[in-house]
Amino acid sequence: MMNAPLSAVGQKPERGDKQRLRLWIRLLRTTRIVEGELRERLKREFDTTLPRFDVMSALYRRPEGMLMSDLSRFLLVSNGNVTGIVDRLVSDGFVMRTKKEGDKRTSVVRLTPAGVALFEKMAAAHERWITELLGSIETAEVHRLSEMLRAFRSNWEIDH
Amino acid sequence: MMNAPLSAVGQKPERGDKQRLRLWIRLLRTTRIVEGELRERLKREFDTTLPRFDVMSALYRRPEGMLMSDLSRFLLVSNGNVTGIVDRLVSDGFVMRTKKEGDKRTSVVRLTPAGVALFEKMAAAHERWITELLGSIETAEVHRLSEMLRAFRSNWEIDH
DNA sequence: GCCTGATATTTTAGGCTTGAAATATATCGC
DNA sequence: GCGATATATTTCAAGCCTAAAATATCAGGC
Repeated sequence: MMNAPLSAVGQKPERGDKQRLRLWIRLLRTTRIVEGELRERLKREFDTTLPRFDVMSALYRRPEGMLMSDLSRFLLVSNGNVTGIVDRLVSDGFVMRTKKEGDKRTSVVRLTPAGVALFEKMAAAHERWITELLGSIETAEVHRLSEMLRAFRSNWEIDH
Repeated sequence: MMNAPLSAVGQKPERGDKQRLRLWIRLLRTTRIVEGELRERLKREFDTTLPRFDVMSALYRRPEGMLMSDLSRFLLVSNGNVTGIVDRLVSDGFVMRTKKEGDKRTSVVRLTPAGVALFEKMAAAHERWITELLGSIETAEVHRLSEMLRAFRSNWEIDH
């Protein structure tokens, strides 16, 4: 006998499940829209790519340099991936690898002066673009949204 | 003479600007974390990729089939990209191209029965994973967050 | 019919991305 | 010191991704 509509536990999916799926789809779409727009503008205005911008952004915050593995961990991409992007940035003169320290395996990566100068220009444009692209979100909501995502990330990092 | 702290207009960036930049970074990180997790699981459990899943998901919702350009528009990726993914799905027997209609340029793409069967299995797992991965977000917040993103997308589509 | 411009798709070159294998170096136990 | 294990990075193969060029077809104007 199943007395049906009495606070079913584990019988049917929670009401929130479909909502989470919907949220994920919207999160993904929002990110793709903005990312696509940024990619186009970086290409048009600075003849560069989002991954290059990301690497330079990470290095800008650490004038003392980063290891390849730090970059990889920070950007959430694989080691091999970073190698290629940094290779191209080095051959364009925006990034340098130095092999000091006692450890001969590691290479410390940092921006060259040309890299710093270029990044500062790009960062200013990037901030304007974000302000424009996310401009339709109310400032009060920006804050709430941002806090929710921060909380998500905190929880994630505790579990992983 | 600049009488400083009097509702400056256009003098310094709005307070909300940095907040929007921060929001964007968090949006991007959240998406990357979840996307990475989904990619790994799709690979491990079904030996497939996220782009393939996305294409199959789009086709599942349209048993009557879609044009290549519909797929490309819906998934927010380039035409050429879709060609490659569909090619591989076709050679694996999960998708078929049919060339009917009067228009000899178009090709209607749809899932094969094997594709439908596979997708249904993957979709069930996918939904469980999302429920788990976004589980730390309160159900009430899921709803608000989701609505904010829907509103963002509506605004975007009006302007573009 | 034929030309012109628009539409649907594929091809191409170059860069991004991953996971796994390969290299090189470091560290620890003994 | 030596061997085993761990760490840092690069290389590799395969797939994803874009923008732009190339193909093919369609739809109108004449």
